[in-house]
Amino acid sequence: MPQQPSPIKDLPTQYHHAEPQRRWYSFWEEQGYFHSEPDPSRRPYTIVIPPPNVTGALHLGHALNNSLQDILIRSKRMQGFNALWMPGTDHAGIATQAVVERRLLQEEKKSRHDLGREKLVERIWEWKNEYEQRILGQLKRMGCSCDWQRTRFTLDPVCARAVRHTFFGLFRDKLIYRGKRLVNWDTFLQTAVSDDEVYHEAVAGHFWHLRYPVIDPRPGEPTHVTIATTRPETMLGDTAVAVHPDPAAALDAAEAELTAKLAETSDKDRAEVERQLAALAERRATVLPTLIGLRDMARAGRLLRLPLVDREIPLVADEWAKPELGSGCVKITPAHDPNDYEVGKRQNLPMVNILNPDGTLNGNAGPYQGLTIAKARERVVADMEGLGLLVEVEDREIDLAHSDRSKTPIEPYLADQWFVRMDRLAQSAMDAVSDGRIKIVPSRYAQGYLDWLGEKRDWPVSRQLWWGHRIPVWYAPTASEADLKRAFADRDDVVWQRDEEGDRWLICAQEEDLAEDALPGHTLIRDDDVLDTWFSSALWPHSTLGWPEQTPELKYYYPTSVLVTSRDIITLWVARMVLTGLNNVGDVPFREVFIHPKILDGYGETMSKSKGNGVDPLDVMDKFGADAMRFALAYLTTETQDVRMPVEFECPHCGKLIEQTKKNRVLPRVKCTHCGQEFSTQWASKPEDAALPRGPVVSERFELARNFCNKLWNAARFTLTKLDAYAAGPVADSELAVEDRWVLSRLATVTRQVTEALDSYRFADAMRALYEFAWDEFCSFYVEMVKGRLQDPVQCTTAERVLTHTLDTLIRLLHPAMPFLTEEIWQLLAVAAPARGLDSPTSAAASVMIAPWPVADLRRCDANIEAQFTGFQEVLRGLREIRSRQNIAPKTPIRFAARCSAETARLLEPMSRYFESLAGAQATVWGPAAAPPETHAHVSLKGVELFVDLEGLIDIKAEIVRLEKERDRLGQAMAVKEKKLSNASFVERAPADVVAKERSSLVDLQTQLAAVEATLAKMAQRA
RNA sequence: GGGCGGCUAGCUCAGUUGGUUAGAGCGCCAUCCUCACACGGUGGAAGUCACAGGUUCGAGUCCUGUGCCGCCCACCA
Repeated sequence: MPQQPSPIKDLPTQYHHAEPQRRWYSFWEEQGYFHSEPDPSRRPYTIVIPPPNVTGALHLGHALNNSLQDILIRSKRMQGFNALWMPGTDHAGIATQAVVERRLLQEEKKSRHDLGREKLVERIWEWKNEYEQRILGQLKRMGCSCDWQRTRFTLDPVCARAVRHTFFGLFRDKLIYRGKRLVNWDTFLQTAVSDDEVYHEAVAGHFWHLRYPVIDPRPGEPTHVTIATTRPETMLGDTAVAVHPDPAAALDAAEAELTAKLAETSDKDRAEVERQLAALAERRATVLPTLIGLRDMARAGRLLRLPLVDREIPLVADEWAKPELGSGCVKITPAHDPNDYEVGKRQNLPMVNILNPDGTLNGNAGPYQGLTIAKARERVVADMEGLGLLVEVEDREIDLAHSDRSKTPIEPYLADQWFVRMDRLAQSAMDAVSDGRIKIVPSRYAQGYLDWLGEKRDWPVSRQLWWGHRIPVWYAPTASEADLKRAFADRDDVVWQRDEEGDRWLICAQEEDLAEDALPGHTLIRDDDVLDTWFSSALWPHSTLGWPEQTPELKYYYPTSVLVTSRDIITLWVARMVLTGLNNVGDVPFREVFIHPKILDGYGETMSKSKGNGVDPLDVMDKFGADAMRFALAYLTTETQDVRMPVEFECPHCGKLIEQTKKNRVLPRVKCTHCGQEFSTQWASKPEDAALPRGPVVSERFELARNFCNKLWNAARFTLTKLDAYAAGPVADSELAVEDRWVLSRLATVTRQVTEALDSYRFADAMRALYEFAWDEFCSFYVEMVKGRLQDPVQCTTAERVLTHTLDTLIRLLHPAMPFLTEEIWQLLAVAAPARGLDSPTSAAASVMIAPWPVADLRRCDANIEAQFTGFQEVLRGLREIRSRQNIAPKTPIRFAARCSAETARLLEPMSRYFESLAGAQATVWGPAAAPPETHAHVSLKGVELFVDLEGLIDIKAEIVRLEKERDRLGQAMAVKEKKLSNASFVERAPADVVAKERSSLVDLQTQLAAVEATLAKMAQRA
């Protein structure tokens, strides 16, 4: 057994989280509770962690993601499943390399080329080792019950083998190919990036209108063609100018569309559409004839002269040119624009690449060679102006593509890349969701998944990086197929394909690298590129289980039970896991996908370190404890998209919270608004700032959960102090007091609610049910009511047993969300009450972690007792209200009469002693005949009129004011009901029970009003 | 341009299939250090449920439209 906490008598009145967290986490690890082995006699429950990037530390989003997974894993483990939570981290190719490269540049003023491939990769491994440890440590501090023995890394040998086999299989099946394509080029990192790694940002720019001369214009023909562009330097790569093949028809189509729109447009927007229609008519008159002329010239094969580089380019007819826009003509730069690229392919145009990988212009740019894009733009514009070919410059806002990683503008760039063919794979992944083999929760996210996959765009998987899985392909530029057959005929782990664009053989090796001299007479050269990070992440659910080996783990744990993630990687990651899983293993990777909310700051902005509004889970855990953090996050996990979390600085001097504003969140030092002292923030760089104590960024949204932890702690502490003479034993129903039956009824309901909520990922519902039961029912009522019996030598035995059992069950239900606190209480309880339970007590498990999940004992659900309690609680509230509004000290006893039906009296009279203990109020009489004392305060409740004897206590004025208010309120309520009941159609059409309910509640209101008026009359006499 | 989510008390959010007088936490006011808990107890004030129509005996809840906030996808010579 681990070191025991303090003796029960010395337990502090506040729960201190730090020490139990350390103590119990190592206890669980030592006991091997986190470890799972395949066991066909038990049902598996498996989750693979979304592997955090080794780029940096975990943020609050990770905390949420992993809290939810641990809640699921821990509850399923308690439910008897063989639960495996597979942990690990992701090498995050481009992100990690970018971080390390940036640091290299800052600290040593070196580029990756100064260091070389091998050295750089070494540096990144060092970084990885450091951050991986940090990340895993954070997960442990959170209490995550991962099977650490199985920890994987996307670049480790097991995962690498899966990557090689996957690539090999796709290559062999012709689902992977190499080709020249226009890609998003990051000129800073000098790699292609996928569309998903690109974001758009509006920047101020210009729209330049340029003229290209027509070669040998015939009479009647224009001498120039006008085009417009936001990127004038790309004209150096132009290989055509396009005009629509049937401009008149295109204008007709545009007009028809606008007319259709006009029909269904509201009056407000009509003017705008009408304006557009007028503009269109104008164009028909002015521009259309020119366009028709140009179209005819294009058909005749007429040429233009591309200025500056003096190249002849054709005028082509292509539908990409929209006659309703600009001049109606468009320049075509196939090598540097995605749309132009398509036009180029359609029209068989040459593709002139004018860029070097570093973003400078190459030899194709003629005199502009060597310039950066920005410089070239200036020069091109100036030179065109010099030639009199610049018509106009407009200011314009441009949505410019940026690389997510380097934050530099993306250039469309023609490069050789590897692609995965998506048609068949994407379809298989779509089918899995459409036919229900995979269920996405909430279901609305399925649409985006299907839409994205439906595009079936090939997946560019090569990256010109050094950190990642290197593509297992070798080139043999001089070899013939006969050479290949000779060398590899007896090897089924080598396959080859013709690379049409490169005019050479591509050789793929399944597992072992090919040596340079593996092909006699030729030197093999390996592809330099590495694979997109998502390629290895896509394999995560099966690679971590040992695929391609048919391991017992793969057979037992796959498909996994659920994937828990956030919505931004549904396409990037979830979809790709599905298609590789189906392709490699032949089955879906998980049965369900749960998409949880995103956490935003108080302004609705995403949290990030670069904004200064990021909350570090470690700071939250330091201040509030891991349990409070986990509970709070789960409590916030509703079905909505986002969760707002106002963020505060915590003053290190006085401990108070200071609201974080957009202003102060970027300051290096902040002055506390409470104590006036200053503290430093993450921006502190100057020594005088850094020397100040650091003020962590936290959020008061965790206070609710922290307070809840404390409440539970104290409820447990109370229970423990009452168990000196505890003896386990069966409890007969006949021994149960009213409050016992009530709390057991509620407990059964809550057990059922929590179990169902967790099963359907309604985390917030589960947490709310637990919070409300624990605080409002168990603590506020049950514990208060049982106090008396605990002091009675006869009644205490049953009371202790029920109290202990209820706490025990509650603790088990709370354990998945609050592992540390519940274990601390569980172990304390083990000392005071080692055997627990009602029907047949058994000795408790060695840890709450492995204790069985409570089963709702529906026999104990008792609607009558719950109704009785509702009445009781109402009377109690009424008595307390009178005490409060009459300003009667809590210790001053009061007496009251309760006028009610005989039936109600039968229910409530037996509870008289609780009115004494909980409200210091003694009942004098119950029933229909109860008469108000001479001087009394009155409160009317549903079915009960309370009269509190106030002889010598009353504050008449206060009472009159209160009663008048009450009279008005009742009057209004009655008016509403009377109106409703006098409405014939309501009485006729509403269900009979609803009408009956309305009638009886009107009677109640009448009774109440009569009593209020009677009291009021009496008061008026005395006033 | 297409799609998704949100708009309920000062703040952050619940509100199940339409059905009594719309709830919680924080904050606020009053009061109490009552022998588990002041990270607590008790009581209180505070809401034309974004707006406009409609369906219905009855709408925070269903339908249509509008506005604002946020997100995603596509496109922008």
